[in-house]
Amino acid sequence: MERIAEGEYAVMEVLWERSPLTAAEVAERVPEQRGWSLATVKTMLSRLLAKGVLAHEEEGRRYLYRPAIRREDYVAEESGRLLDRMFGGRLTPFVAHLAERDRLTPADIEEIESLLKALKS
Amino acid sequence: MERIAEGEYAVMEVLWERSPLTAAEVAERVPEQRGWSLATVKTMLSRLLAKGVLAHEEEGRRYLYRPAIRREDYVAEESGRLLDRMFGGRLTPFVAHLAERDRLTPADIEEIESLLKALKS
DNA sequence: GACTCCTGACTACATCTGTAATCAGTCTTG
DNA sequence: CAAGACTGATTACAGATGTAGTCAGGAGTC
Repeated sequence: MERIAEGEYAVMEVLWERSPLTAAEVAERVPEQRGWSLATVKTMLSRLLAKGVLAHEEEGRRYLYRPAIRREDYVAEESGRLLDRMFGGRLTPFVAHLAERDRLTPADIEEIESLLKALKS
Repeated sequence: MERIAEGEYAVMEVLWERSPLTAAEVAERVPEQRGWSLATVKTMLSRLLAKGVLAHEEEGRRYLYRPAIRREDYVAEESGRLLDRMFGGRLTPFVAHLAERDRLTPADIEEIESLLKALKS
């Protein structure tokens, strides 16, 4: 699966949220902070099409875009990549790391414990 | 903190592992698979210096390079970024996700449970 | 039918990245 | 001291990325 750049990812998010959409509709939904022009969004869409991670169907003289890959799968790949790179692929050091950096509240801990308990049964 | 590119990261790893080192020593230690020439490593070192994530001291007519940021901090930033982007900053969905993708073995689960138990006390 | 609007296609351009080669100066070694 | 060996600095160049502008063709409007 082709790599998706940071900015392109924002476009994917829009389409994973809701699709199919026209280019103009995507542009409307891209987060404000990006401050992208319609032209920019169109460029992103073309590149994503070229990468094969978007598909399009013609509707009159324009396209309706939709994701060609599942968010789930993409996210799996990216998180795996990070885990491999920074934690030798092991989750435990990652959790330990987050805990140390105070990114884990007691509520989080409870929640994860329940999740793990469920996984065991 | 400036972003570190994928390839540059490989150089940082070498220096986090052991430092200070000369350019030639870094080149020797960069993983084989990269197949980088000494010239390439030197380019990386310059760029990392420019980004302020490496420091150097002169030793005779050459430099000894050492990290200017802690691995710990960089890793924290990158993992936080991924978590924010893909899981709304929440760890639980991330763990759930990994479990579903079979990246969590029973042994992992045990290990994390112990870790969490330790965190609570 | 002429004019305007919207759309994808194509082009533009600076920056970042991967991957070097070259160059000028300094050390070493005969 | 002359010849090499090494070093950082500078330059090169293609592909990816962020961020658009322009253009040709069809659709709708008067």
